Amino acid sequence: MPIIAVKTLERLILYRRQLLALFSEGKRFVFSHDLAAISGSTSAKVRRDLMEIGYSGSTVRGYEIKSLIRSLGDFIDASKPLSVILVGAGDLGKAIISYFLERREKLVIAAAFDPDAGKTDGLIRGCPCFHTDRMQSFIRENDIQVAILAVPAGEARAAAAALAEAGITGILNYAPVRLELPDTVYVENRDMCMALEKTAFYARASRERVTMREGFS
Amino acid sequence: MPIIAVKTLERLILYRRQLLALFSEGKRFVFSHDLAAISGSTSAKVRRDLMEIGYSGSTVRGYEIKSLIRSLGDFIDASKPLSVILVGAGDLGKAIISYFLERREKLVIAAAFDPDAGKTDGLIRGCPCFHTDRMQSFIRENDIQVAILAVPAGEARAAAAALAEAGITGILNYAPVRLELPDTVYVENRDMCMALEKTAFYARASRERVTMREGFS
DNA sequence: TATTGGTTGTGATATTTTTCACAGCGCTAT
DNA sequence: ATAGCGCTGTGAAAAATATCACAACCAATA
Repeated sequence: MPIIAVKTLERLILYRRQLLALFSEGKRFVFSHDLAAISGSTSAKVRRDLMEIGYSGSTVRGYEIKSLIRSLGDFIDASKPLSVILVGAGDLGKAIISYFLERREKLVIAAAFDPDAGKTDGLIRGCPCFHTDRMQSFIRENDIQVAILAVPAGEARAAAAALAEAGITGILNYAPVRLELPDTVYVENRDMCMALEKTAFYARASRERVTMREGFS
Repeated sequence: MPIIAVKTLERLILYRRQLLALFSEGKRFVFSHDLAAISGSTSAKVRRDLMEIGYSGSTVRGYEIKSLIRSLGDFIDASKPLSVILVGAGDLGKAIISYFLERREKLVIAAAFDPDAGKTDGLIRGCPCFHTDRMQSFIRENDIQVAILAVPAGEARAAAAALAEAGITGILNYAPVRLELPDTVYVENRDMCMALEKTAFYARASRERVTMREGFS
């Protein structure tokens, strides 16, 4: 497994998305500055990032989109498609399922789990949903590595502990709770509250900047 | 408006949440290393971060939680409670509404907007929901600065443009689309797909690390 | 064939962020 | 008193990340 900066990885993922869009528009080659522009990056960063994964372009035509997408995939994805599970089938859980059903990535939601008996053992938005009791055995039987945690804050810690115990190595956590898990488990926190507070902060900063600018003119 | 590193701001927001939890448990003082432990940070970072906002603790008792929460609030929040709007009332929109109804922050979702006539002009999870046609006038009349964008990918760009035109200065974007807007608008992207790919990548790295370790033993 | 123009890949440099490490402080205990 | 302890605040060093800037390249054109 290569060592890579977190920020670089995020950008690589983004580049791939933008490249897929370009490719479906019929584009075949792209220059670093174009890719930078549509990804909110800079050309130097793009070139460095691609250097990290050992990809080379041509000085004349730039990067060949198709092969670059492949190289990015080789780097980012596992060799086999990856099954993930979803824990929590409330509004957010449903949103996540719908979101990933549309997409044809190498990532598939294999099943959802929810403690609410009313929802269980059925299909939610086309995804099989079981009672939480079955979660650990499902993980073990299907060798699941990654889980999306979309349960209420109060249930998050217990659910995460169960996931870790069953052998999960990555959790995408939407609950506004800090999970304390052994460092064999990678946790990515996506807290809406934090995101909104951050946005509000910068919105304020942005407005003040504009106001100030007007003051000078 | 103070200049502050993005990462520092994120940590400050996190500290506040953890401090609120500690306070409600009855704790009154906290040391930098305790706050670090529950926030996934380090004591040196905590001290630096609090230095940034000019907060001082005592060498003997540490930081007084109550006053620190207040200082953090003064720094992070606007002086008045902030109204935000939600664009898109699908599964994700509903999840966001429920999520923020529970919370008693200085951030309130004033209204939701959706182009689907069937859902509109009613209450969704207790939040008033109107037709998208009314969005721009609502923003102007209520001086809304911040919007949460939770529409399908195909609609995101148009919606964002409308928001920017109406004077929004901050967008929390859940659509998997790069928004191109004037730099007077701050955009915070929260792309689920990217988050999941990232988690999967590190889950794989984590598993390989463990496997390797076992190989040595 | 020579020149031009626009790009890549990458050393070198600059900037940002984190960590180290310790002086100085105030309480406690002797 | 005063010695000792464990903390904070912060200069200074280190590490991580981003930017600069340019040699090398190659197609197109003269």
